[in-house]
Amino acid sequence: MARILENLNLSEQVTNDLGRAIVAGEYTSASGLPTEAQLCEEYGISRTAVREAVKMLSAKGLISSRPRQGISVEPASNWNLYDTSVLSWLLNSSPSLLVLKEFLQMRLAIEPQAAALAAEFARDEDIDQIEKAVLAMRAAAQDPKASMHDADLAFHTSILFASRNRFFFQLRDFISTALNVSIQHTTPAKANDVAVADDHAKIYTAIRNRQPERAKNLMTHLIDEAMAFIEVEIKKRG
Amino acid sequence: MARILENLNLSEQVTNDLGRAIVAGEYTSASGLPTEAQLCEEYGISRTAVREAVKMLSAKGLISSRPRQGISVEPASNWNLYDTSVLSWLLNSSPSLLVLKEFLQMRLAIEPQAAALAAEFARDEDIDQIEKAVLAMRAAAQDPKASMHDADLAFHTSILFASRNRFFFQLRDFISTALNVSIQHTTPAKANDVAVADDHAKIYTAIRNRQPERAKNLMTHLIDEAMAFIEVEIKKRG
DNA sequence: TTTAGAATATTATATTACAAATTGAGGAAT
DNA sequence: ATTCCTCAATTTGTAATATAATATTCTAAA
Repeated sequence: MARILENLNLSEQVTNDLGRAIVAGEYTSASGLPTEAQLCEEYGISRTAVREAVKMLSAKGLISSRPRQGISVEPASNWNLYDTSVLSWLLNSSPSLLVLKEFLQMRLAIEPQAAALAAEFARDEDIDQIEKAVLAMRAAAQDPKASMHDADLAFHTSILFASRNRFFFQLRDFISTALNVSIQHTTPAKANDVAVADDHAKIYTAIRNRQPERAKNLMTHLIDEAMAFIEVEIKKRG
Repeated sequence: MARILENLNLSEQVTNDLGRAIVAGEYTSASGLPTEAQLCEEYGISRTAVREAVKMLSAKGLISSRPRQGISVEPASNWNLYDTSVLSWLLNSSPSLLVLKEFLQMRLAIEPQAAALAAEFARDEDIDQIEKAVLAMRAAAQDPKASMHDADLAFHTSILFASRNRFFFQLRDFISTALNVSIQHTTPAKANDVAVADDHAKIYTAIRNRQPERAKNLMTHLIDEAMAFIEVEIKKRG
C-alpha cells in the first residue's frame, strides 16, 4: 500500500500516500484515520515525520486533528481542489469522464475570459510567447517526434500569463495537471493536428490584433469541441 | 511583531504570522527566511512547532526548504492564491484597488458561467436555497438591523453550489474572502439596496425558469456594475 | 590551476518525555 | 434513581536532544 516516490523527503512521501488514500476513499469522514501512533508503526517512521505529513494535509483541507479526537477526514467539499497535489490525486483515483466534464466546464469559464483579457492587456513580449507556442504546435503537427502536448500546454499557459491577472495565471498548474489526464482519455487522431494548430493560431491572431471578443469566442469554440468529444464518450460508455 | 491568535495551536499561530509577513514582503525571495534555529529563538518555541509551520507554508506554496540552504521564499507566482489563508493575507496586506480589479475580472469569468450551469443543472432544492437568499436580501434592504452582506454572500454561494460542479463550488471561500474585503472599499449607499436586491432576484428568476443565457447575462451585468465602481475609484485615486 | 576531500552549517529524521485537552466511567450527593 | 463532580485514560500538542544527510566553502595536494 505504502508506495514510495523518489526525490521526496519522508514527510512528503507520507503526505502523498495518505492524500491519495483519502481521496480514493480508503479513509472516510466516518472511519477517520489511524492515530499518529498507529501511523508511525504502519510506516515504520517517527512521529515527527507523521506529524509533518498531517500538517501538510490539513493545510490542503483534507483532514483536521484535535486532541483526544484523533485525525478526521474533512468533507470533500472542503478539499482544496486548486492545490495541484489534491487535484492530481483526485484525477488519478477517479478519472471518470464526469470529473473531466466538470473540469471542462471550468475551463470554459476561465480560458475565454483569459483570452479576452490577454487581447486587452498583454504586453508585446507576452504575445511573442504565445506566438512561440503556436509555432511549436505547427512544428509538432508535422514532426511526429516533437511533442504536441507540450506545445499545447505552453499555449494555454502563455495566454493565462498574458491576461496579466495573477488569479488567472495561478490556474496554470490546475489546467496543466488536468490537461495531462484528459489527454489520456481523448487521444485525438494525429490527423487532426494541423487543424487543431490552426484553431490555436486563430486565437493568437485575435490577441495580437487586440480583438478581445473575437479571442474569447474562438477560445470558447476550441474548448467546446473538447467538451463535445467528452459528451459523446459519456453517452457511449454511460 | 509576533501577533498571537486565539483558538489556534502553536504551529498554526506561527504559520499565520510568517505567512502574513511573507505576503507583506517582510521576507523576500532574495533575503530568504531566518534559519529554523533563529525562528525558534525569535518565537521562543521548539523546533517541532517551527517545522510544522514551515511544512504548512510549503504546502501552500509560499516557501521551500532544503538542507544547508535554509528556508527560501518562493516567487509570488507559485503562491496558492486559492488557499483561503493565503488570499486573506494578500488582501489584508495590500488591499489595493488593483488587486480588487483582478479579483473582479476573475468573478466575471466564474459567476456568470456558474449561473448558466445552475440554470441548466440545479436541483429544485438548490433553487430553493437561492430563493431563500434573495428573500433575505429583500428583508435586509428594508430592515437596517438585518445583514445585507450575509445575504449577499449566501446568494453567490448558493449559485456556485447549484452549478453542481465541484470546481465552481470550491471557489465559495475564495469569493467570500475577497467579497469581505471589497465591501470595505465599495460601501455602497444603503439607498441602493432595494435596487441591488432586485438585480439579484432577476438572476434567481432566470435560473428558476431554466434560462442559462439570461442568467449568465444578468450575472455579468451585476458584477460589471461593481467593476465600473472600482474603475471610477481607481481613476479618482490613481 | 584544478580537483579531491575535509570542515561546516543547516535541514531531515528519530527518540523520548511531558503537557494539555477531551471523553467517559465511576462514585458521591441529592 | 438521577444528576453532578471528579478522576483516569487516551490522543494530540509541545519540547528537548541527538544523529544523519546534504550542500557549501575552504583547504591542500596534484
